Amino acid sequence: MRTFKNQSVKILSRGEVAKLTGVGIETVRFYEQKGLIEEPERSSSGYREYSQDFVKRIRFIQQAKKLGFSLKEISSLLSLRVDPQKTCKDVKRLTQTKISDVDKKIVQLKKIKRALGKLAAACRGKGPTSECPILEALDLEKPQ
Amino acid sequence: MRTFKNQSVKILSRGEVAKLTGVGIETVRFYEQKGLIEEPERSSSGYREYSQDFVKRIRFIQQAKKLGFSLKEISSLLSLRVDPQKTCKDVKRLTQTKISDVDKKIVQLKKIKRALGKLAAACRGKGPTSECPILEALDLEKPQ
DNA sequence: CTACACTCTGTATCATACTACAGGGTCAAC
DNA sequence: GTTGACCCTGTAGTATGATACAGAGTGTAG
Repeated sequence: MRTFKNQSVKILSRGEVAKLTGVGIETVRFYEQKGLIEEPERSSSGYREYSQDFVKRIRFIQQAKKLGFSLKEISSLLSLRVDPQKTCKDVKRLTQTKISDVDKKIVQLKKIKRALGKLAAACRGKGPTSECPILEALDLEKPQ
Repeated sequence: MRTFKNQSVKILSRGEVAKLTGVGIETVRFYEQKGLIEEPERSSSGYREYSQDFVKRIRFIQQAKKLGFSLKEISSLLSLRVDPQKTCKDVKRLTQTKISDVDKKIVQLKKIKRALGKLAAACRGKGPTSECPILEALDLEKPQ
């Protein structure tokens, strides 16, 4: 344990971070190279020393990836903040755009969910005979 | 126009399908090679002849990709149907799994959306000073 | 009847996001 | 003090999802 800003901080090795986040050990270095996580402190022998914050960040990256965000987009999500280069207004505008992107994804997922629900329900009766029931179910959701 | 099952069907060329769906012309062939769309009919000279169904299917593929589904997963979504190889029960189970996957995505997106909302709201006051406000906002949503 | 846009096949190349070495150093246990 | 599990760097290779190109045929407008 080491202290930082009056809080005790457990130092993690790269292997430990990999294990805690479920990514490969090389992926941690890869994300560092790509600027998705900052360069961690180093021990006297050159070993990387990670805090728990790195774990949070990598978990977020993994989650966002599953939601269809590219590493580039994730990077821009993670760097959303008020800094001297940007006014508060800029940040709000940027954030609003991200919220709208996220909303669009939610809407599409809900459509797919409803289509899947219809597909499951269709099993009860004579069953779907269509070539591609999920597309048909989606079409009913959004005619034309 | 040509008729098929008593319905008039506009035949589309590969280029037209590409234009209508917004994908590259080579991508249409790529999806055919990968089995994501079936092999279309051919004209006497060997030209592919697509129906509007192909357009729907490719639009679905594009949408699902934006939601973080791989082509393999999309393929399995598109092939969800009652066929002689599977019982109705099997289809229901498969579909239920997909619905639960979709639900998880929706939940995660909503968390990110709320975090983004907090970030935008934080601008009003003294503004966020954190290294990574979005992660902090997410943490408040789901402590630990 | 030819110019030009389009299609065909096969294959090669590309971007993204990892994943796997090779060749070396570190460190704790025995 | 050496064994084994870890870490370091640099670089090469892989999987996925396209995207480009070469060399050929097609189709139609003028």
